[in-house]
Amino acid sequence: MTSGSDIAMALRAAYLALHRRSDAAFAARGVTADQFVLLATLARGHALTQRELARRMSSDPSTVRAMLVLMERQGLVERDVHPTDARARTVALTPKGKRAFRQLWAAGEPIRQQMIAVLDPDEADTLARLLTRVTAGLSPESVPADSLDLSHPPEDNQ
Amino acid sequence: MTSGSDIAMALRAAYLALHRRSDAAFAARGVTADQFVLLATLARGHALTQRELARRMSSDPSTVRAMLVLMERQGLVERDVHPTDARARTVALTPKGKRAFRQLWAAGEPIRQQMIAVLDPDEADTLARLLTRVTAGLSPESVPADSLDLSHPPEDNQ
DNA sequence: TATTGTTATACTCTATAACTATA
DNA sequence: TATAGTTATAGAGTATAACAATA
Repeated sequence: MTSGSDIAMALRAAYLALHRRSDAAFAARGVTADQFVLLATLARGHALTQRELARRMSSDPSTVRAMLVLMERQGLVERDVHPTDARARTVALTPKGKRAFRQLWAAGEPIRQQMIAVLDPDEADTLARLLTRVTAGLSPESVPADSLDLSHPPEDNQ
Repeated sequence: MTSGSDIAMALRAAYLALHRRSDAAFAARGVTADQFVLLATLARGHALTQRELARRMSSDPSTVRAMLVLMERQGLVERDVHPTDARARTVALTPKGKRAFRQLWAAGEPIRQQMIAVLDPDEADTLARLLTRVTAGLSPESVPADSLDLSHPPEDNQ
């Protein structure tokens, strides 16, 4: 029987494995796994505000800003004033950023391949669906029906 | 149809949601989500070497050492020389660490509840199984059959 | 020779709080 | 009043490489 703790640890192991493989694959080009996610998010829908960018990449506006400062210095992204909202700034890939992203996408392909190779197409669907549901379940808004805590930590099996 | 990229982003979203909720739940007690994982790993099987501890928590010996230094300062863990291997050190929870862990476990229970609440028992099993398989697939050893990269980044849907 | 752990070092990511400017 | 972003600040986690001690 699978506990919440089991899910949590399995999730952690999978994510960190992915993150390490990605960092290693992108390091030669001076880009981190998280920066790749930012680039990929911009490539899918650019001219995003920083806030929207943060939301789409499951990050934080303040974190994203720190990343953008670094990546702007590398010439990968550029920020402009928003056309209709003078408070906001839009973020987009520069031509160099687009080229870099295409190369990084290729560099990451073996990783995505390895990940998908161990899953049937319907299993991949299932995994994505369950992960999405878990994410939604973890959102701070979705408060659970009050539940008495009768559980205890797992035994010490020294 | 679910791509490797979809899985990667879903994994990221779920893990970061879990991590943030955990950090928030434990912050009042001055412990981070990652430190909680370390404590939980020790509680399950203490007197681990630092290396084994790092392996079980999907981390790195050097990272674990940095964490242990911080946590030793808080009096949560203690390190002793290994009984049979003079190179190694064993790590264990102190009495204070055990108490802290029990409280943290309770503090994290609502999060685990919320996560498990959105899944049927068989779905939880499936999720854990698929995540484990993905993790194994991502291990650097498991090299994929050579695959030609015919893919291209997702279209810009501005 | 290989392995465990330490040390030094550096950098990214993370996030809060106070602030400015604009909606 | 609420929102977008900036700034200052702080800290955690991450990891590599050189090293010492031991297996």
